[in-house]
Amino acid sequence: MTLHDTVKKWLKDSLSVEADFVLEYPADVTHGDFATNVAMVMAKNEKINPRDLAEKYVGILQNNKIDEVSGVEMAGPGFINITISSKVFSSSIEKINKAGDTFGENKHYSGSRFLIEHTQPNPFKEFHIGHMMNNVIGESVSRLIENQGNEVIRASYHGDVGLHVAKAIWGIINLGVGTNVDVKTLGQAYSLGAKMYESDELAKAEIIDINKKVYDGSDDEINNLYKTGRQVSLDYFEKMYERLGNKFNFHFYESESAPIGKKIVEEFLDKGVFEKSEGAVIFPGEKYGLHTRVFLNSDGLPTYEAKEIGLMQIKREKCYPFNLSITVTANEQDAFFKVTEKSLEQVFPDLTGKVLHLSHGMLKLPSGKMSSRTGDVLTAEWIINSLKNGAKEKIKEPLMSDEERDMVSETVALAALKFSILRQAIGGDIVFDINKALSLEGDSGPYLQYATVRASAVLRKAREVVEISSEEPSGWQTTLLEKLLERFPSVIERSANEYAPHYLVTYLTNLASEFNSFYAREKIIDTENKSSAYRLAIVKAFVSVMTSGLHLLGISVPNRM
RNA sequence: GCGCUCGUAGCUCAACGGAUAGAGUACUUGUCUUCGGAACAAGGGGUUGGGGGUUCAAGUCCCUCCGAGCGCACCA
Repeated sequence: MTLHDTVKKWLKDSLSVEADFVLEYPADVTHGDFATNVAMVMAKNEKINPRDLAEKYVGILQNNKIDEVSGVEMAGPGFINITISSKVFSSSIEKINKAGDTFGENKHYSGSRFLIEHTQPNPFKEFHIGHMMNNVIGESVSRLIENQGNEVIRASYHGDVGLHVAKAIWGIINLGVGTNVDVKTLGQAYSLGAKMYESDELAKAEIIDINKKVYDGSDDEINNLYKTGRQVSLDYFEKMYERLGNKFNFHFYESESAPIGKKIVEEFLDKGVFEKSEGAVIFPGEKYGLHTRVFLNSDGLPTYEAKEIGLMQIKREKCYPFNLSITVTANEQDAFFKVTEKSLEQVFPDLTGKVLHLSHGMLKLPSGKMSSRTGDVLTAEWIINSLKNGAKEKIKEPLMSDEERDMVSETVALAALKFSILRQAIGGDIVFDINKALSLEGDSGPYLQYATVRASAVLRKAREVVEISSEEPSGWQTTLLEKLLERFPSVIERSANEYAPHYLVTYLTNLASEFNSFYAREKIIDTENKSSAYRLAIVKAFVSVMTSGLHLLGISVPNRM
C-alpha cells in the first residue's frame, strides 16, 4: 500500500466516512504533506459549517494518530492539512534502494488481461509522425498497465488491402521499378498513384481495376508486385518498432479481417442488427443516438467498419478472455468508433464494457496540419534523424567513440521526441516545433536524462570515497527531493488507471528539477560531513526512480551524454 | 445544418470542483577556476474567449454567444 493509500484509509476509518473525498499532495509545501477536503464534502451533506466540522475532525484525528502522521491541522475554508513524520521519508529511501528499478511496481498480479492495439501503419504507405505519436502513446500506456500487475498483449493492425494499395501498385508500374522497390520508391509510387487518381480518369479506372485484382488474386504480375511491396513495407515497419523500442505479440491484417467481417455482417443482417439500404448494408446508428454507417458497400465489399467486426472476432480467437480491448487511434476517428462499438455490442453482447477506444490528438507543425494527399508528409524516420543530428552536436564528451556518440544521440533524440508527445494530456493536438525540440533546453526528455546521468556520475565518483547509508542522520531536515521520491508509486498508479502518461511526465520533470536544485545547493560527496552517506542514498534512490519512470515512458538513459 | 472536442501568460503546455491559477520558453538580471553549465537562483508578464447560472468554493459543472479543429453513406 502506498503512503497515500495508508493515509486515506486512516481518514476513512477514524472518521467513519464513506463518501468520496480527495486526499491530495498540496502544490504549496506550507500546506503540509497531504491535504484533504473531507470536512468540506461532509459539511455539505450534513448542512453544517465546514470549518466547525473540520475542527471536530482534527480533534478525532489527533487522538487516533498513526505512526506515519506527525501533525494534523485545520486551514483555510476547512481543509485538513497533514504532515508526515520524517522517518517515513528516510525509510522510503531505504525501500527504494532495496527495490531498485522495481520500486513502484505493483507486484500483485491483478489477473486482468489487456489487449492493446496501436500504431497500425499501412503497408505501401509511409510510417509518418502520426503513427509515431500513436506508437509512443500506445507503448507508454501498455507499460504503465503492465507495471500495475496486469498482463498486456500488444497488437498492431495493418491495412494491407484497399484502394491505397492499388494506388501504390499503379505507381510502381508507372515508375517502372518492378519488384526492385524499397521504402523510398514505395512512397513515391503511392504519392504518384494518389495524385493521378484524383486528376486522371484513365489512371483512376486502372487503379480501380488493380484494386479488384489485388482482392481476387487473378493477375500474376500484380500478385508479384503486391507480395514484394507488402513485405518491403512490413520489414521496414519492424525496424521502426525496434528503433522506437517496442515488440508486438500479434500483427493483424485487413486481408484477414475483411472476409470474416463480411461473413459476420451478413449473418447479423438476417438477425436484424444490420439493414439493407440503397444497395449497401448499414448499421442504423440513429437508433442509438449515433449516425448510420456503411458496413458492406453496394458491391458487397466490406468497409473499414465491417473489418473492425472481423478484427474483433480474430482478437477473440487469439486473446480471449481479456478484460479490456483498447484501440489507440487519433481522435478524427471518434465518431466512427462510437458507431462501431455499438454494433460490436450487438454482435458480441458479452463484450459490452470490455472495449475501449483511446483517442489522442494530432501531431501538427506550427505551419499547420500535414497532409499525405499533398505529399506534405513528415516521416518518423526523418524527424528522428533530424533530432539525432542536433543531439550529436550537443555532446561535449571529447573522448567518446563515434559508435558511442551515435548511440547516445539516438537515445537523446528519442527522449526529446517521446517527452514532447507524452508531456501533455493525450486528447489534445500537439504543435511540434522542430527547432524548439532541437534546442534541447528546459523541460525536455534530455533534461530528465541529463539529471539522471549527473546523479549516476556522482555515485560512480563516490564509490571509492564514501559509504552509502539510508540511515537518517541526526538533526536531518527532510528535503523536498525525498518527499517527491516517496510519491512515485501513487503517481504511476494514477497514470495507469487514467491511461494518462502526462501525470508521470510532470512528476519526473519536477523530480529532476528538484534534484538539480539539490545538486546545486549541497555538496553531496563530502568526507567531512556525516550526512554525506545519506545524501548519497537519496541520489541513488533518485537514479532508480528516474530510470524506472523514464522506462515507463519508453525513454532510456545513456551512461554519459 | 447536426454531432464531438477544444479556447488558460507573447509562444508551448499543467492544474484529481478547493487555499495566492503554475511550469518551460522568450525577455531582464545574477551564480560559475564545479561532485558534469544540456545546470542553478531571481524578476516582470493573467479579467482562464465574452455573458449568465449552480455551489460554502468554478479555469474545471450547466445555459448562451463568439472563435478553432475534427466527423457526418458506400476511403481507412
